Amino acid sequence: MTICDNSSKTLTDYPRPSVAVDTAVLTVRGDQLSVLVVAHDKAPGFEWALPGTFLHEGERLADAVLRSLRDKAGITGRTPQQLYVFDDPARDPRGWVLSVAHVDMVPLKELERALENDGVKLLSVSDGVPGLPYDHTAIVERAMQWMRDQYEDQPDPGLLLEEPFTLRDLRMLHDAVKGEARQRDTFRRLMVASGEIMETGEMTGGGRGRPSRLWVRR
Amino acid sequence: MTICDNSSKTLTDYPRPSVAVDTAVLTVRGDQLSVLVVAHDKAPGFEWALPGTFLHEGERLADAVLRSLRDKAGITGRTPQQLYVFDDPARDPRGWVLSVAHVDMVPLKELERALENDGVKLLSVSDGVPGLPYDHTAIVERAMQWMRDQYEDQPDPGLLLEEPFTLRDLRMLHDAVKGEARQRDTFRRLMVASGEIMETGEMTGGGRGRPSRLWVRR
DNA sequence: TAAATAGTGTCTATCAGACAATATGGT
DNA sequence: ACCATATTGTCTGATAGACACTATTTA
Repeated sequence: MTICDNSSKTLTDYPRPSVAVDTAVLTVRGDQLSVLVVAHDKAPGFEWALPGTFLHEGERLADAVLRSLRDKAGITGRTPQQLYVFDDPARDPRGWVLSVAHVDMVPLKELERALENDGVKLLSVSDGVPGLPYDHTAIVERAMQWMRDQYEDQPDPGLLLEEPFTLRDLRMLHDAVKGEARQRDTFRRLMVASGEIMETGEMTGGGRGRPSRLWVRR
Repeated sequence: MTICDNSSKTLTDYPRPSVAVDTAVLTVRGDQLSVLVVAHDKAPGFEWALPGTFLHEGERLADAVLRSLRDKAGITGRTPQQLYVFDDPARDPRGWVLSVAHVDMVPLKELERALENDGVKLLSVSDGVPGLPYDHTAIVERAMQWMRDQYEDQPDPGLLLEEPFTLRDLRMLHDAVKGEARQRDTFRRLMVASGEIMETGEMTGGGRGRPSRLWVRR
C-alpha cells in the first residue's frame, strides 16, 4: 500500500495511464526486411516481443527508448523516431498502458554484437509479420510502411549500407525494403540524379562480371 | 488523501504521467490559414490556447479529443488525426503532462456556430504563430506542416471548399495553405489530371469576367 | 568463348512550367 | 470599348520507364 497525496493539484485527481515505449528496430539481412525482437516472458504464449519499457518519472520518451534498447537489446548510439501512440485500453492485459511506438533503421553490422545474445534475434517480416504480443504486430506493420515511405525517394535514408557500395547493393537493398524488384537502369539513373550519392573513383574487383563503380553517400 | 493499492501489480509501482490531448483545428478564412483557439485561464499571461483535455480512465485518445472539441469549442462530428507526442517534462508548469497533439482540417462553415461563442476564435497563422501557452506554438507549427504536406498532391484533402467550387476557389485555397501563389494554368491542369475533381456542367454567373466552370470532389 | 554483371544510348510517353492567345461576361 | 477573369493552345525542358546495345571481368 502506498499513500498518494492527491489533494494539492487537480492533475492528480484522477487516474493516469502507464505510458510505455516500444521500438521497431528495422534492418535488412540479405534480401529480407527484418525487425529486432527480444525474449519476453510477460505475455503468456509469446516468447518474443519488441523491446520496450515503461516511461520513468520525468523521463523523455526518447530517453526511455534509448534505455530499453540498451537494457533489452544491448543497442546504443541510436535516435529512433516517434511513430504512433497505440492507445487501446485493452491492448495490455496487465492494465491501462499507452504505448508510444518508435521506429529506427539500423545497419545489420551495428546489430551483430547485440544478436550474439540469446535473448535477441531478428524476425523476417518480408512475407508478413508473425504473431507478436499486445499490438506489436500492428506496430511493426506501421513501422514497415514508414520505412518504405522513407526509401521511396531517397537512396539510403537508414544508412543501412556499408560504404563504399555498388549500385547493385543499393538496388538489392531497395528491393528488400519494398518487397519487389526495380528496373536496373532506371533505378541507377534515379539514384544518381538524386544527388545523394557520390562516386569514389574506385571499382570493385574479384567478383564475377564487369567491375562496378563504388559509391558513398553524400 | 487517497489510498492507492499498489501492491498487486508492477504497473502501479512507479509514478505515471498525466496524459493530455491538444488539437490544432486548422481552417482557411479568406486567404488566411488559421487555427482555432479557446479562452484559457490556466497558464498566467496567456488568454488563448488550443482546445485540449486530460485523458480519462480507459478512454481512447480519439475520444478525449472529441470530448475536448465538444466541451471547449462546441465542435462535433470530426475525426482528428494523431500528430505527435510532446513530452518535455517541463512543458506544463502544473506537473508532468504528456500531450498527444492532434490535428484536423475543418471547413469554415462548420466552425461558424462555434465561433459565435466568445470563448472561441480563429487565429491567423499565415505569417507566423503568435504566442500560445505551453508548447502550443510548436504544435501549431507541426500541424501546419502536416496540412501543407496533405495539400501538396491532392485538390482538397480537408474538404474545406463548399461544393460546387471554381478552380479559382481551389487555387486560392492552395495559395492560402501554402502561403505562396501558384501559376493559374499549371494549377488547373494538375488538379484536373488528379482525377479527384469532377465538372458539374454548371457555370458561375454574376461575377466579373468570364463565367467559370463549377466542380465537385470525386 | 560463354556467362555474368555493369554501364550507356535512345525512344517514348508524360508532365510541369511558362507564355500567350482566345472567350465571355460586367461596367 | 475596356477590364477582369476563365479557359485553352502550345512550346520547352525534364523525367520515368522500357528495351537493347556495349563493356569488362571471371570461369
